[in-house]
Amino acid sequence: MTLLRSPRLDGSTSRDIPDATVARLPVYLRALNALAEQGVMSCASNELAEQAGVNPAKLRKDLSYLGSYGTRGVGYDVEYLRYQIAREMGQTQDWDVVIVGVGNLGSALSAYQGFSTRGIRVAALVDADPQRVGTVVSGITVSPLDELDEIVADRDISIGVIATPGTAAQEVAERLVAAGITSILNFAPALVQVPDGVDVRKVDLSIELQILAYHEQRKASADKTSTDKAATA
Amino acid sequence: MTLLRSPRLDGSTSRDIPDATVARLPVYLRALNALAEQGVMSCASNELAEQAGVNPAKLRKDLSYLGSYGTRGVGYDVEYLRYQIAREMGQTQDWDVVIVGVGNLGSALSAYQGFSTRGIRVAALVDADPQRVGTVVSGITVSPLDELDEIVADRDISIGVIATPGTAAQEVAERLVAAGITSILNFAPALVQVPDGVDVRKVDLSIELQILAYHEQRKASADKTSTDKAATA
DNA sequence: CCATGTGAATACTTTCACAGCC
DNA sequence: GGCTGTGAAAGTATTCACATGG
Repeated sequence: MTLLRSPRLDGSTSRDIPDATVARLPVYLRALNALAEQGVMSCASNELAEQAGVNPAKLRKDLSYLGSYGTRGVGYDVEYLRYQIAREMGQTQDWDVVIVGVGNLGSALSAYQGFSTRGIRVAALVDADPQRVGTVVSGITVSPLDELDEIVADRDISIGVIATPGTAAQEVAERLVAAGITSILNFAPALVQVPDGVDVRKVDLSIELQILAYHEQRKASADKTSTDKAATA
Repeated sequence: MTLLRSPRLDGSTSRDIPDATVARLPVYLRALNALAEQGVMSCASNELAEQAGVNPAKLRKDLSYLGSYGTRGVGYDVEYLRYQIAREMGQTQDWDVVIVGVGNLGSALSAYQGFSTRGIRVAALVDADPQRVGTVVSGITVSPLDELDEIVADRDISIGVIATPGTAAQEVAERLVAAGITSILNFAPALVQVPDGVDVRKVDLSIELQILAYHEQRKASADKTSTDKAATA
């Protein structure tokens, strides 16, 4: 009954894990780490789901894409499940990333405490500005953009972070791809075009606030129009 | 023909515009601004969709939730559409935000150039650390956490940003809510619990990288014929 | 004609509810 | 009994394809 849709015939277990699930696995990992720190050895889907802020059924469905790592009638072994998710996420190895753009945001990212415990290591900082090249940020000497190829090749880096102004984003993306990067996290307020096979994720700080502003506006206008209406929301 | 105007006619609190659409409207706004800067007065859904990096049908469907702002056989007037989306998003007014936590990330956010042009204004910075209080960051004097209530009330702020360590996030969220904040953007690597009626969005820098690492791992194991990575169970 | 706006079709996600196993 | 794992149902989102109207 095991369905195989993926064209990968390499023998590796390449179950198709839905994107929505992949995006939540790190949340479960964090929740499991929190439980482990509290000394909890085992937990039910309800508890873990609460820690993670999701519906228990969703949690179980998500975990079912990885395999059957729980025990019916009991729950999940915290450490065992933590390991299984970490393995599935590729966290049994460390991933080196290069950050391009060492302005305020790039500096903040390079100092971010949350990476190291999650298999992410900031391996290099790069900037186009000669003034910044050579300075030391979070213990790393900033390299010139021209050295990107060497850095990526030498350190076997496959993930790049764009923390430049929007205007530079596309060119930086192209240089990253040319250097061999195949995954990009883009913080610049601009779309970047990349060839097939390169993954891009985008984080846009002002878009997040704009979405909140939209909801604020709706709350405000709802208060105005319905002063006494408290029906099914 | 009768298009929905801004006040909801049927009791209001229900979802008019799908979340997925709301999340894309700021992207369309940015694309429209780019076109306007290039002097383009009018555009078809294809062109705008390309600028925005989405499928044209999706763009048209999204816009259809706002009303009929295009002209069949012609396209959209750039300036008119820009205004309509901005209005729907609440960008006809400026939204003041308070940032709590003036570490690397909070400082980077307060210096972020992209906010001002999108109706977002960093109105206040707050920190619990007495060493930071009184310092000036991006032209704003950092206030103590105790003054949050006054600041929020005085400046009529409804959006708060949490840029503290994860351990402080829940307490800060509670203080924000107590001060009257009804929308929170949480950058801390922790879940925060808030009462109903308060919106929280979460941006987790390391989760984004973990998702990319997952895809990298899959790419690597798909190429297993040539390369052999360690840590295969 | 032409591109919008939109029902209908498809794909994806979440939730329910219960069979199966401890 | 209790909780996992999972089909099936319900709910969203995306895409198609074409009628509609400038």
